[in-house]
Amino acid sequence: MCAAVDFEHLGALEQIVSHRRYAPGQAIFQESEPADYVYNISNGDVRLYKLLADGRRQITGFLRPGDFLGLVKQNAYTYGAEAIDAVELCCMRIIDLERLLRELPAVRDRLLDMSRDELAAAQEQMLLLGRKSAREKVLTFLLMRAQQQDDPEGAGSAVLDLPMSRSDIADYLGLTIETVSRTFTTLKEEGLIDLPSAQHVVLADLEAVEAAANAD
Amino acid sequence: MCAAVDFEHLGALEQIVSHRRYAPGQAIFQESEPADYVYNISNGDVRLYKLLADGRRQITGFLRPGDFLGLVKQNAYTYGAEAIDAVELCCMRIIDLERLLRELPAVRDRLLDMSRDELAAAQEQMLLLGRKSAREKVLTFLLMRAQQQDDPEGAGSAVLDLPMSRSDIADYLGLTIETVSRTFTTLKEEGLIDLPSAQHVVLADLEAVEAAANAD
DNA sequence: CCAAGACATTGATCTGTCTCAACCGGCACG
DNA sequence: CGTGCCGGTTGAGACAGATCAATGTCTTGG
Repeated sequence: MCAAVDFEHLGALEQIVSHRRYAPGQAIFQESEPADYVYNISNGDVRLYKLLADGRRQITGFLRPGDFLGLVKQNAYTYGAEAIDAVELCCMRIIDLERLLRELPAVRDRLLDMSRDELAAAQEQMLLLGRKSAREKVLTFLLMRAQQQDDPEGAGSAVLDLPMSRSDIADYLGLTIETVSRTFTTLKEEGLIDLPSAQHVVLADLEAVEAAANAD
Repeated sequence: MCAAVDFEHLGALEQIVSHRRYAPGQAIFQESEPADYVYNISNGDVRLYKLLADGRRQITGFLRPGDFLGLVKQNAYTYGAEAIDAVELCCMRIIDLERLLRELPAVRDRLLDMSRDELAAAQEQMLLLGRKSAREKVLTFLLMRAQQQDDPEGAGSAVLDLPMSRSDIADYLGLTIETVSRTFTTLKEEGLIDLPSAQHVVLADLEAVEAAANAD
């Protein structure tokens, strides 16, 4: 794996990367901890989050295989990271990464592009958090998932897997668990989605969901 | 100006940059418009924002002299930008910037660092939007401003200049104008701040404001 | 096979913020 | 020097979503 770093220089890479496994719920690193390593996800799902002093949590992103985490400018992580399910990472000392960057400028371009994508996603999420209703938040979330994880072939409908808990979804959307649950139920009653289990959502008519996400 | 790009290669720079002026409220570019130029602020304040179809607006950031805008991966801007007050920018074709980046790798490092900073700020803002109360949002906003624009010498107290309108502040914090205004009034009544005019805020006791921002 | 615990759903009520509306004060303009 | 306009403040009431509480469901382990 580690594919996202660079396809051509796997040899150089393997010298400096190692692999780690994490159990569901296990912390990968915490906010304000010294940042020695960067990680790339080989397998599993990860949540990034920030906390307030009294325990309120904001999840700033869900990561999937191929995504990077831990790349921060300062010498301390600016957010925490936890495994959602069973996770395998490959990791590398930041020092080694920086040496690699000096040798392989193409990798640096890749990182710059990736951080711009992340920034655009973060701005989209600010729009969601600041200005969308609970219903719009949930619908937007479902569509985002559909776009990422579905083979865009069949179109029309999508079956989603939600490895994260309702509590994670709530903390990602700036809502409470109860509101997320109620919104799911309402959408199901309206026929916009189906819920075969708590971790699975079926979007029967993607266009109808999109219309609902943008129009209300 | 254009100092943030690079101090040593001003000569090369001046070949490819030009300057523009904008009146208060004027659009610099709009979301989804083709992105030909990147800009660096020489003078004035700029707001970045995203819109929903029905006109709801989320301001994703306020920019000040020295800041960059318009650097996006795709060929279209992912947000809009408007002058808050009288603004002077220096701008450069993205194509020229990319050539410059190939010749001056140090500039690329600079850009990567800057986008990481922006990302950290965006995540902080997600925490604010998703999990803070109106009071906490306003206090956090005031402290942020104090950190940026004050000479960190005198400490203790700070006098802030707010060039943006209440409406801008509201759309930045995910609130309404009325709530922003009421919160300012309450903070004034409590003696935490003073409001000599709508555009000026005095934080008499910075530590007290910090305590209030984190503890409620 | 049953008990315990974690997670999700549902219900009843409360409240922070929004909405709608009036008012105020400064500035530009006739 | 009114008068209109725009931005800001203040007030009253409504409502989306939070909170508090109970119930349901699935999983794990004895």
